[in-house]
Amino acid sequence: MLSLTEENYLKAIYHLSEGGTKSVLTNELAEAMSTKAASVTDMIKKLSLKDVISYEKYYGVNVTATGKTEALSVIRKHRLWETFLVQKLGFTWDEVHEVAEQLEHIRSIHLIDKLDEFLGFPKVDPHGDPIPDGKGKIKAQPQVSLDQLKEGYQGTITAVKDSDSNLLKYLDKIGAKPGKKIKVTGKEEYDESMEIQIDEKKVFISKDVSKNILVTQ
Amino acid sequence: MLSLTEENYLKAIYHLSEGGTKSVLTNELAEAMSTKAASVTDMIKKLSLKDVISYEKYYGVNVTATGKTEALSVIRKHRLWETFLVQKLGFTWDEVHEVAEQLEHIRSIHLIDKLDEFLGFPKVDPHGDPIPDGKGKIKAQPQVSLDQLKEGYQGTITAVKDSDSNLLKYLDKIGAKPGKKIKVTGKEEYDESMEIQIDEKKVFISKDVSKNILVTQ
DNA sequence: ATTATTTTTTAGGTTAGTCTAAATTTAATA
DNA sequence: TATTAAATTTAGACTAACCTAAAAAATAAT
Repeated sequence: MLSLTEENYLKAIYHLSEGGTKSVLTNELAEAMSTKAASVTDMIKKLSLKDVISYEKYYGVNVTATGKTEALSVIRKHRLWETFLVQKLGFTWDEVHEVAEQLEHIRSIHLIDKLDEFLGFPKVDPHGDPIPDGKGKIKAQPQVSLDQLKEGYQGTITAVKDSDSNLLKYLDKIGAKPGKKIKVTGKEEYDESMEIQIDEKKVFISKDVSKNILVTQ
Repeated sequence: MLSLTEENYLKAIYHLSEGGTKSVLTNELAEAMSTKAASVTDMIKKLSLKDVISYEKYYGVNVTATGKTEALSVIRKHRLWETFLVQKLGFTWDEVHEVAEQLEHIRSIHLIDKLDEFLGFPKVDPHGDPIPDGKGKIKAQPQVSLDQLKEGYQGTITAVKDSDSNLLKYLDKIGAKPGKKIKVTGKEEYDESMEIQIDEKKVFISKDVSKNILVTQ
């Protein structure tokens, strides 16, 4: 069984590996965990002994099948709790993350299944990210980042990549919530900024912002 | 700020001291925490440095005013979560304790206040124990243990002292839930067992059981 | 009141997770 | 290709929370 800290490392590795598709380097993991490379080396040795990652010295780590299941279980809990906080307790979109980081480590399958039921078996969390089911399966949603959309095209916001609180507040202000339709009404090729339309309102956003918004078409 | 372990020690001390009214000895605390006396000595030194308990070598510990506030804050969280688990997620009475032991350590005042509101500001938890308010005040309920009731007298169950799962299951089976009225229909003085009536049903219980049931008259 | 027993504390050691500083390996550059 | 730079690992040390075994203090018993 994984400790709280091990769970956090594994989750970070899973995310950095983009769902287990690429390997993760020591330094990027250290950065993500706000810790030092030496500490990361210690930890990945432990995780590798527990067979949730595979590790080749100097060449980074990869998530194993077991590790992927474990990571998705933590992610499932995180996203169900976020949904609970927003839907039932009236948290705003940008307040949930920190608390969900703690709640995701509560150990009880019974609890999480009951919570799932209480929430009506939601498919996505308040950020629009898909919630894995009890067996670790995710309903795949083909999605692209907004900056890839051409002028005139539209999509529905499904998620926001970055969980930076300032970005979330900004998006909230311009009405860019998951579920909302976005239309690209103009595009400047030289800096890749764009004008978008949400509801009836038109807003100008830079590529820094648009690349963090995910949409389905 | 207290660590998770420190919070657990403090809570145990608070309970063993019966709300801060008597001092707690090293060995009883070791017993309660399922640990060794030496470990307890280490910990009470730490807690005493943090001013949540006062400690005199060889003569046990006492909860300070600060410590009482801290302990009540943890107890508030525990009891609100237990209420949530039973009322909203449909946990049975005897399933809640273990999970609430984990949930009580989640750090967020915002969360616990919102939860309180969501539950409709309950005054007691599913075991009938009073829930402290945000300032650590408890609405005092004068209560006695059932074994002190004389034949012919009756009371309303408010709480169960022991949280032993087998006891809780047994009480559930005979219908002895908080809120239920109990009448003492017979009493054997030599072993202090008694016959009680819950609803229309009569049951025989030993002193071991009756001393764990708290009632208000 | 001296001895025996129980309780508590001290001393020294372990593991998890972290750190700094030094050593090693890989990658980049001249 | 030899050298420099960057990334990674090792070595050794720290704190929190635990342990066992031995020492010390308080309590009980003769």
